[in-house]
Amino acid sequence: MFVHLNTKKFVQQMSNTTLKPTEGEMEILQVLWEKGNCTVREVHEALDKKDSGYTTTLKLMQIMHEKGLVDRDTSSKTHIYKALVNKETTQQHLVKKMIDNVFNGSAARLVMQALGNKSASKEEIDLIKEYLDKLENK
Amino acid sequence: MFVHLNTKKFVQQMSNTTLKPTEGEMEILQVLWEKGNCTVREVHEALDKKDSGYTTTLKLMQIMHEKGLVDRDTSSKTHIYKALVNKETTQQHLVKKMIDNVFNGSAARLVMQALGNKSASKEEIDLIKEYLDKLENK
DNA sequence: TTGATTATACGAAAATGTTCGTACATTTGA
DNA sequence: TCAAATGTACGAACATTTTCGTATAATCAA
Repeated sequence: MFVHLNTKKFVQQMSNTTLKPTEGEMEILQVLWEKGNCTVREVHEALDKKDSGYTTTLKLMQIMHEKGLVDRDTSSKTHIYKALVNKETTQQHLVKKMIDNVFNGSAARLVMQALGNKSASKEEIDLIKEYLDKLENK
Repeated sequence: MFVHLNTKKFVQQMSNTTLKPTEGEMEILQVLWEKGNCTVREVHEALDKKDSGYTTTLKLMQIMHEKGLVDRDTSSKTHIYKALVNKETTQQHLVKKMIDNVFNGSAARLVMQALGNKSASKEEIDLIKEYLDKLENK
């Protein structure tokens, strides 16, 4: 049973597709994480993409369903989608990837780059300090 | 002069290609940033990719040259490559992109995700605190 | 009821990235 | 000297992602 799937190729593909959403897929996931259940139209409008059409978003979400990134309720004509992958797990995986691929394995360098150059506001920096203190007291 | 290049398409392409290197290109850039000037072979061996051949690395670096990501000295048979794009600028751009695309615009969330889940060591956390203090005293 | 609107499904093209085979030139060493 | 090794150039195949056109079904409103 399932023996034909138990290959290196398959394993690699699964980790790629479920753990590493594409850029377009991430945009959609963000909407779904934020809003919960959505129709395709809701997602499409939330994205506010003037450059691409409705069917593009639809197709993307259909592919995400094939990949197991989202679930959908097809009991009524207008399908309702929701994210199947966990937000934190997904983010964690992408961050880890970036640390390796862009910052040579150093989380600290990534953090400093994120904090520098006015990417982070005063409030955010305070948030981080708070977080660091919590980390320290463990 | 150059009028034929002054299009939306071109502008978009330039910012994409020079500011957003692909995954494979990033691996090569990391080697070049670290080692300075390199031959294709040096890069290829530094990458230690058992899964792809020498000509793949070569081709990739040739494409990077076309895109303006690297410069090269072709005065001798064995060409010498060096990074043309700035390390910090490139990292900054990719981080910004990830903050938008994965963390809904919040740098703080990215930072916490990077620091959590044992991606960061004790030493790194200390480094970051130091950095935050410096930021604060500005 | 019936035409306009709103959905999904799906194939196919376009764009991009990665990989390799092969041709050909230069260098090297026995 | 000349064969092996090493290098570049380049086209082509493949894989993946994004985009859209079109067919078709369901819903809605006048």
